[in-house]
Amino acid sequence: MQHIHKKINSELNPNVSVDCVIFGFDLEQLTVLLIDRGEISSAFGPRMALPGNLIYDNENLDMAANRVLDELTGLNNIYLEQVGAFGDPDRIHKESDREWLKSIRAEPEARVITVAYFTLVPMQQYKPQASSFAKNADWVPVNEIKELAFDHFEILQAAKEKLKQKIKIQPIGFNLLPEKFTLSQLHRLYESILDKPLDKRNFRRKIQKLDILSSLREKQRGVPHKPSLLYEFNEEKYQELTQTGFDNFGF
Amino acid sequence: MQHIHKKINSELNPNVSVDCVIFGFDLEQLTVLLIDRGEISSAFGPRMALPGNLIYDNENLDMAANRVLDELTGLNNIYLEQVGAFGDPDRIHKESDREWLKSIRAEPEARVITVAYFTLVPMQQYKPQASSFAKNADWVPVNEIKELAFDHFEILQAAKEKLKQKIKIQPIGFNLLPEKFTLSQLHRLYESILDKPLDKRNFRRKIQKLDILSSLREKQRGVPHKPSLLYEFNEEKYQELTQTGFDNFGF
DNA sequence: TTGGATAGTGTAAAATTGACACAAAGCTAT
DNA sequence: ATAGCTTTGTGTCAATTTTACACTATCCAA
Repeated sequence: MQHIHKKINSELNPNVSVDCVIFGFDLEQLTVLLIDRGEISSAFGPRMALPGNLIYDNENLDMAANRVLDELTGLNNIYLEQVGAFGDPDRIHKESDREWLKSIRAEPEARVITVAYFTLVPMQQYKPQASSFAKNADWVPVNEIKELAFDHFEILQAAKEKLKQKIKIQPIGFNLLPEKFTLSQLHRLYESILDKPLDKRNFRRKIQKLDILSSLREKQRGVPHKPSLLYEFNEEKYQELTQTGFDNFGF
Repeated sequence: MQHIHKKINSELNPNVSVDCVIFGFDLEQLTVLLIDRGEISSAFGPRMALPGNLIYDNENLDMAANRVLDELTGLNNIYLEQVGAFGDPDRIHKESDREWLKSIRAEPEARVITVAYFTLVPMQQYKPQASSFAKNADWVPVNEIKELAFDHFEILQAAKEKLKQKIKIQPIGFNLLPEKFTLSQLHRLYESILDKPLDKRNFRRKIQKLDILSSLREKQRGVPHKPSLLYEFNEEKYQELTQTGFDNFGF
């Protein structure tokens, strides 16, 4: 059986997969793009799972992660970072898991190592693809996720932690925002990633001092309150900053 | 041929290996335990490599890393942390690499993903084992390593960086020191991990303020200068510290 | 025009950082 | 025993950073 499988999908490596924690930000809270595995699986375990797939023998890990992301969202050239490798021998044990894996052409008997990635996508640009995957894809607020299929909940926790650490060192949060954004939105973003409240004035002072934002002479429109000034992230100024050995945002 | 291999070592997974960056500290500088692959390989590429091996199908990744470490040093219950997964399709390309892999029963043709770990061992307790591996193992100062076999140099860089980040958040450096140590030794350790000089008085002030060291009423003996007081790491006090949401040593 | 909602702003006290130099203690060689 | 070498151990001051905290301005909608 292993043999048959290998012949049919000779390019797929049956032992290694990638899973992606695709983060988004709806301007209110941090969200993750999850796959709904449908009714069939729900009797045995959580329906929702991280998007992922086996890797091909002719691609490296980063390429595989980008492929999964592209197939699902149509986005490429996206911020992407490895979280780590996961895999117990008994990682896959539920009947429902086996069924599900068969349906995506994975090898249900084999022991699978999965390499997890997290990516940051600007939700505004997200266009669901027509793949069978994407039809069942949903953004779910991180805080509402209590369980996931396989070991995906564990992977999600690790990804959140990695993101939290990373944002203290690099301003990667801008990848989650539209090109033009307000300081309040940035503030909310940091609060939801760091999972703690930040004083408004202190936050603004700290961000402004970094001098990596360009203020636009443009205001929000159509909001039922005082409109905010819009800003954009200034890549060049950030480069200058890092060239001076900067690696700590102090949050 | 793949078939034969699988039969002989049916427990080995031919696609996944672990490599360990085993850090030590000789009280002067940070070192790494490397394997000398011998004359045979030296004509084609670097002789030195990270210790590693394929994983068995019935162990998880952490267990495999611990096994490699134990086989080599006889140490277990050692601080161990995953660095990440590495693996391009063309990761193994040199003739010498293939020969070497055959000699350790690995599958030279297969595409191999390797999961890298770093570990911190107290060099004082290190006793080389009688394995064929350990006979050719050597501690090499990190700064003197300019190249390694396969993609191990890249892995080493990633491990150093991870260690650097981690020590800013947790006081894991104590795993590299003997039970009793001096502040100067701790100082040197931090300097070699962070790879930059730290002011002596400021360093001592900062460390002491954390209040995670127990001062012993005991002095160094046999040194040709003013003997230093000895300290030990206080696990309980560190636990208290972390319970208050502490996660930043500010280096 | 009024009310509701969020944007935007400053200051003072406390804590932390960074820069800096010299006396004390033990060993060694004479 | 003494002189000299080496490393330990210590304090202060200025500059910077952090924290805590409250009111006015602006726009929309009713």
